[in-house]
Amino acid sequence: MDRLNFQAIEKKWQSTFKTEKLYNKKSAKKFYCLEMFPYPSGKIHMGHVRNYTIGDVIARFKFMNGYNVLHPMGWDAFGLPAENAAKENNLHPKEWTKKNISEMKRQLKLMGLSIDWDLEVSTCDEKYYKHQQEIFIDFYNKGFVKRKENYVNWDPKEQTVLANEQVVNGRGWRSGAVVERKKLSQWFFDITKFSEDLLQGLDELKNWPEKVKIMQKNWIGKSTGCEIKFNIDGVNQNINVFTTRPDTIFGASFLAVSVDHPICKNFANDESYNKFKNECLKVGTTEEALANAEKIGFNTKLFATHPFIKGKKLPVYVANFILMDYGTGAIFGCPAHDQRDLDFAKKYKLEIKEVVSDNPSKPKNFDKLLEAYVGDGKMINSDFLNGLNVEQAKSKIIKEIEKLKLGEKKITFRLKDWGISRQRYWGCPIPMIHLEDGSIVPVDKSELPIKLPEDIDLNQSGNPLESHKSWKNTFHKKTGKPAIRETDTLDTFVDSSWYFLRFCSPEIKSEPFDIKKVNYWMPVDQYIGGIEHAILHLLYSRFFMRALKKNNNEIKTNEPFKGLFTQGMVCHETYKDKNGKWLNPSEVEKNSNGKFFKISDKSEVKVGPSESMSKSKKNVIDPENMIKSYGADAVRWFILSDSPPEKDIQWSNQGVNAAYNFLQKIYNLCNIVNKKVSNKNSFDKDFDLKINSYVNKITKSINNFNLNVVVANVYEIYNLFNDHLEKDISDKCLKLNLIKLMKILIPFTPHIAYECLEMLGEKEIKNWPKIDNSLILKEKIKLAIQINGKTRDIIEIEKGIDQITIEKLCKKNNKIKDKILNKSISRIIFVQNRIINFIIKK
RNA sequence: GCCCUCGUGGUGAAAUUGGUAGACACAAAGGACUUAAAAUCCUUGCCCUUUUGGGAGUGCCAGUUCGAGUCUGGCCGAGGGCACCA
Repeated sequence: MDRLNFQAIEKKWQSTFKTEKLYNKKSAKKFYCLEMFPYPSGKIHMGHVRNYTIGDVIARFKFMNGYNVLHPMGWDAFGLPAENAAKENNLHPKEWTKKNISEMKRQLKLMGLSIDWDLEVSTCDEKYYKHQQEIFIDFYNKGFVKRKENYVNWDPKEQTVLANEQVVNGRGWRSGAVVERKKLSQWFFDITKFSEDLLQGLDELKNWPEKVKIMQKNWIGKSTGCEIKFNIDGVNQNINVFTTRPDTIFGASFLAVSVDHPICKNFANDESYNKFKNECLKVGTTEEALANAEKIGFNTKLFATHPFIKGKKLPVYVANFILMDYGTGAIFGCPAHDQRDLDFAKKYKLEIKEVVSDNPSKPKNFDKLLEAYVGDGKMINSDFLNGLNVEQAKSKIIKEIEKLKLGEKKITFRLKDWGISRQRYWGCPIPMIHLEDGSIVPVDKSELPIKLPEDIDLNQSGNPLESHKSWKNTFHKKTGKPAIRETDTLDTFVDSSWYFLRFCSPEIKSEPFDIKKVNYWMPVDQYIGGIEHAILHLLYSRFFMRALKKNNNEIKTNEPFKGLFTQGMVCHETYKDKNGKWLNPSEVEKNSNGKFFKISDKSEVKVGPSESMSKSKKNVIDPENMIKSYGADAVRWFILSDSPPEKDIQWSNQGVNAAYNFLQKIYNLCNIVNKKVSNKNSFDKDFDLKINSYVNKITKSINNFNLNVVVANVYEIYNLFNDHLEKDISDKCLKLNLIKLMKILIPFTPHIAYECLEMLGEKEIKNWPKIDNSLILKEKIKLAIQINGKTRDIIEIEKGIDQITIEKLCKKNNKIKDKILNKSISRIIFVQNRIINFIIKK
């Protein structure tokens, strides 16, 4: 038996991958296959292996099917870890990043990916961020950039500002430090200008997971309602309320405002109010914290005038469940038809009036009911709205409100502007300067790039750019007057919002991208990455594409990513020693009883549930070690088998070992078939038919991302070969079909596939095996024979046989004939190529 | 609390979209080969029956249907998202 020497094979074929690319330049069909580029953290992890293997399968498959394929890779190279590493190791962020990039690039090459490295882009490269600065200035000139003084989320550990989206449960999403509120002048992208368009655009994205679209939709959070102005007795102030249920206005029994509402300034010196405010702050602002929190309010003793019910006064409360940054920070409460309002009204013994009913003849007693009624129904107790349904009532009351100039129809979005300022060094400098008169202007484009200074001191706290005097102090080109550079750098999400455009023409120096090439390659046909980017990165990129298009109407693309696939995580069991310390799988061994123990001292190990690989739990497997032990093809093969790509996968050494064994078997099979001589051919037709059927199935499966099913089908093909080796089948037939199998394997396990094809003497290795549709028609199918819906036999027949012929077959069938002959058959259900079902009266 | 997704053998999972449930693989048990081990190959895998065969069965309970893992309603459980969104 020839041993598979995967090291030699992989080295041999990787040298050809260097120059071989996936371009079919004459092809009319293009395919842009993109995987989310990695952050150069130092080494690749299994998540990368899974992501890039899936991408490589798609890219190679599309190429073999005649597409002109763009398959680039780059580095999301700015970001805080570089600064942290610099402090720890006394290594400049640039050096640290460069080192990591070259290491990870070397590792990625070991995987045998079909990446065109000539297109490599790194966001920390001034050749890249120069253009980002240009884009920033364009956006500024278009009015898409704003400067706002605002409360920001200040991460005390990272000494930087976080976007709202980057705060998780009141903590920094990276550092985990408790976020403080701080007021700073910040740069913002006006993403809210595009709220409606970003929402509408989701409908076009047919090849996106429904889940991601729903998440984005909820994030944008459009709600239609109206604003209503309430006069407040005794003070010279109004309260403007936003509601999505103006139809329930006649059921209003109170007003509630946020603790941050301007009207609360009246109580700034009120001791009991301040006590209440502190109570509210204690609960926090996260949904989780508030979910179980009791609804509490502060009675202002103020009264608002009901706009439609003469003489009716509504008490005004400050309530902990009203947020200032949504709507107007004030609501009217209609307890019968809103759960929170009902809870609140019960606590403070406020009126509860039913105004919408699904059964008007039976009034409900909400004092006793626990749940508010939020469904549709007929309006009652509502003056001129009575008898209408909810939708009709809404439009009628809005018209009335507008007529009386009490307010107007309004659409509110939940989406907030994107804060892009970061007070840190390792990011793209914002190309703005502050003049002595206080104005802030862009630098002249001819001065770009504004390079990051390299001589910085990272050991002091805060932003090193702030203290770099020679960099900070500059001149205004137009007037020659002294100026100070903006020391904030851009959020790294900006870097990744347009890298896919740069990949289309990374060589171009004069502009961010060559529009002709962008218009050819864009949109990305298949984008592949983790679900963790479902909202932020994808939404920001969608915003960028729109803003760029507004800036340059030659750009044709609106949506950057036509197809999106989000792969699941790679998981592994977790291990703890007797002291509760996490252990790496390499420190643990399984004995013959199936128990785990620590290798170093033979002590017993507690096995925890399988969780996504993370450094903190030490349940990580190093991809390079795996590649060294089993080969890149086995690692790729295993990570694609077992679980559907969108679901989490359990890494197991048994699994990768099985993959390795299978590839050895494939290699042996090629050796055997290659040497075999046989002219007997009685099984040839049947064999051709079956292989053709598999090629057809597999082609469909790849297009549907059912890659685990492809793996299973390949095992079946192998078993089929094994079964037929000793049968009367010609060596020619075996060889031709084996070549087909090897071609199928190219996208999955490219090294061994090419090696075997070379062994078999196949020269034509660029095309996917052809599917013969005439053979598909001749395929045999299995038809189930049922009696009263229960399967009694399965027969193998040719496709397309009609009912009468099948009935005849059944009457001759030993297992069936006794059950149907001389019985009163009341009905026969026949589905061609599937089943025949005899219904027999008892 | 709201939104989304998902419940199939010991395990990871298939199932032509309403038509053979458990393909394929891992693990296990038994066997073959071998002096032995490794490797390889074969068999088994719920209940009844000696076999042929029959029955139950896709979280639970109903329903629709000739036929339900798939559709409908109601429970139960797990995972994910969330900014109380008025």
